[in-house]
Amino acid sequence: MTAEAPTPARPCDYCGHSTAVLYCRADSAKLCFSCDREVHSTNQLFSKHTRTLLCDACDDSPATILCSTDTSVLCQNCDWEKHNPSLSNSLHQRRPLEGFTGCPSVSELLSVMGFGDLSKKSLLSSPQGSAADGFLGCEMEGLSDLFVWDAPSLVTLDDLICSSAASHSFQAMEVPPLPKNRKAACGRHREEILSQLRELAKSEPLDLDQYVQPGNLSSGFEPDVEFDIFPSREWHRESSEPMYQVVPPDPSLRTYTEEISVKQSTSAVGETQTYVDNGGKPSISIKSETQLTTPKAAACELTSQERDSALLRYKQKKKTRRYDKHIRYESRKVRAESRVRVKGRFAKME
DNA sequence: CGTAGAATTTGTGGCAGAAGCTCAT
DNA sequence: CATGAGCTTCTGCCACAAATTCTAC
Repeated sequence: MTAEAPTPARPCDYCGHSTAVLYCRADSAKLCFSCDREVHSTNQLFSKHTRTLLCDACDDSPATILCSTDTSVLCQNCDWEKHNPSLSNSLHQRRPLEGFTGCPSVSELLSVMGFGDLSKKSLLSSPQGSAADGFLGCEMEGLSDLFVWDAPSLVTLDDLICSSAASHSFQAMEVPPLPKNRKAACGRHREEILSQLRELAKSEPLDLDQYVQPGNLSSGFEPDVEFDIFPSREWHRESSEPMYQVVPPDPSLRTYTEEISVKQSTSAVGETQTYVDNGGKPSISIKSETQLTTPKAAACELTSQERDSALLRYKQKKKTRRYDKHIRYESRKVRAESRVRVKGRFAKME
């Protein structure tokens, strides 16, 4: 494919002539793989930027959801528009997507993009379409399944406590449990992704030993330094009640005990969160009312869905978290700056 | 149910003073 | 270890326009 497209549908913000397939939130930039590597290999700070695929629908926002029914990746807004409960599409199989950080090799990128069954070697040697065909067919099973994007089993305290639907108009939709076939992770632009990865592979020395080293790849799922999170069933096996456990790092919290009952009118599911010192391991437990009253199998299923939903909210919040001062109303700022003051305090106009 | 008006709440920046921290004695 | 000086960081205060909520029709 040597014919040069005049203007790509979504041009790379850096080079301008390649098709952007990634989005870097930190830079607010749409990038192709080549420029992504160039930009984010500059120094360690840049390499920490989390990059995600670009939304297939709006081409303008980072994708957070993969719809395997449509084979497309969508940002939060587009996902809501396409899959909100009032539409028949709401039954589509979807799962959360996560970005990656660092400067992964082509082999690692292949794994991240869901081409885990493609080696870099085969990518280089295969004709243009075959790799994609292999991907589409999903013929190979086994190891590759280990290297697709996966959902981390963690939630954070603030997510679970303050993510009520009342605080914002957006309510995270239910995301069904991870499907068996999780290879399709790159949406509708897989051909372009493969093409760019192929070009990238040409400029990268072939190192078969390096092929698929998930441990080297930072996909944003590393244990969060802010929280130690343990799989709930490991801790509460004796009770066999589905729970999430979040262990806050602050020792001062360890004496703190509270019980919060959260009623969500939209979901009609009541949750009880309990912060207790659990045998030296302070933890937060969340129980659903339905889980307490329904058979265990059904409770497990519900928990899985809620877990994914909480997980999605957590990821979104983590990505959009801002530590700098945020001015909500510029007009008020302008007004405050021009206001009469006495020793720093606002004074009356007269 | 929709609209208009009233009532209430929110958010804004610079300063002073309190609180916390480091270091020398 | 206790104390004090010097420095840094945090917090509350102020007026009022804008935003939000409530109420009456």
